[in-house]
Amino acid sequence: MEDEVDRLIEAWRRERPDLDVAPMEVLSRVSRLARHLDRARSQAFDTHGLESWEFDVLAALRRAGAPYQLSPGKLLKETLVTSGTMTNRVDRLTARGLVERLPDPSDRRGVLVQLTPAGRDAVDAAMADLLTHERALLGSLSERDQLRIARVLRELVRPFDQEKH
Amino acid sequence: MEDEVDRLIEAWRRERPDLDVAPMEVLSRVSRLARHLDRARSQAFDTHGLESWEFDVLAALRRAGAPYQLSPGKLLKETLVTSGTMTNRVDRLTARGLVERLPDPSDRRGVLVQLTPAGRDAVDAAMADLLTHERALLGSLSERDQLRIARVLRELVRPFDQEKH
DNA sequence: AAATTTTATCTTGACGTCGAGATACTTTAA
DNA sequence: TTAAAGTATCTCGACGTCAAGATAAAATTT
Repeated sequence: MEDEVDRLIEAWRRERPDLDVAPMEVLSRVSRLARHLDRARSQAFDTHGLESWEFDVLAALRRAGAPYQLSPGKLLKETLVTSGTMTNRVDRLTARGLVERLPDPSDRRGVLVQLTPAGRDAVDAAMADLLTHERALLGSLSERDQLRIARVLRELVRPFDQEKH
Repeated sequence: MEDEVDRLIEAWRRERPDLDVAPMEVLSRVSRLARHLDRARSQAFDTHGLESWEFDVLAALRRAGAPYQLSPGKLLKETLVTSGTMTNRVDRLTARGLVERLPDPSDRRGVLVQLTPAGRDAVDAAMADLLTHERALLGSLSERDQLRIARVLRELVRPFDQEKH
C-alpha cells in the first residue's frame, strides 16, 4: 500500500532518473512523520490548555526532579532554543502562573526557574495524555518491530548527539 | 550504546514510574532525528545559496515536470503552508529570479508559478547534493535495515496521509 | 439574466523566534 | 588588587509564518 512519500519518490524518479533517491524512503518519511507528530502533540496539549512550547519547558523542569528548578541556560540547552526565546517563554509561563523566577543563591547573575504546583499538575496531566495518544499511534506495530525500529533510529541519531560537546 | 533519548526516558522513568514511556523509544527519536535532518538539509542547501523553504517550493515545481508550472494553491498543498506564506515566498523567489508569475490562460483569477532556468539549475544541484548527504547519513545501515525501517515508517505515516481529503 | 456561493490569490496585523548586542556579575591572570 | 576574559541573562529589531479578511473572478442557483 502506498503513501505520500511513494508518490514523491516516484515523481523524482520520473524527473531525475539519473539520481539515486533511495535515501528518501527512510529520511523523507522521518521528516513527514515528525511533522504529523507535532500536530498530534499540539492537539493532545490543547485538552490541557498548553501550547507545545509550554510543555517543552515545563517537561524539562519536571524531568529534573524535585525541586523542579533549572537555570535559563540549562533550559535552553534542553529545549534547543536561543536565550532571547527562553526569556520570552519564561515571562509568559510566569504570567500564567506555571513557573516562577527565583534568584540563584550561589550566583547573583543567575536565576532559577521553578515549576509551581499548578505547573507540575499541568505537565503531569499533559504527559500522561501524550503517552496515551502515542501508544495509539504505535498500535499497529508489533512489540518486536518497535524494538527493532528504536534500535535503528538510535543508530541514526547517534552521530548527531555526539557531534555536540 | 546510549543516546540522548535514552537519557530522556531514564529521567521520566525515575520521575514518573507510574507511566509507560515506551512509545518515546520510537517517537521521540523520530522527532529528534527530524530536527537534526532539518539542520543538515539547511547546511547542504547553503552551498547552493538556497534556504530550506526556497528548496521546498522549487522542488515542488521541479517534480511537477516540464514546463515546471504550478498554481499557488497547488504549491501550498504540496508544501503545507498557508496562502499568505506562499504569496510571500513566491514574491521573494521572483525577486531572486528563480521563479516567475504567469497569468493562468484558462482562469483569470489564477496565476501560474514557473521555474526559471536559473531556478531549475539551482534545485537540481541542491537535490543531488542533498541526496549525497542523506546517503552518507544512512551509511551505517544495511540495505536490509533500510528496507525494513522504510516499511515500518510507511505503516506509521499512513493513517495521517489518509485522514486528509 | 441576476443573485448567490464558491474558488483563487493577495493583504494585513499579531505573534514567536532568532541573533546581535547590552548589562551585570564572576573567575582567572598579572 | 586590579585588569581582562568569561559567563548568565535580558533587550531589541528584523524576519517569516499564520489566520482572518479583502478582492476579484468563476460556477451555480433561481
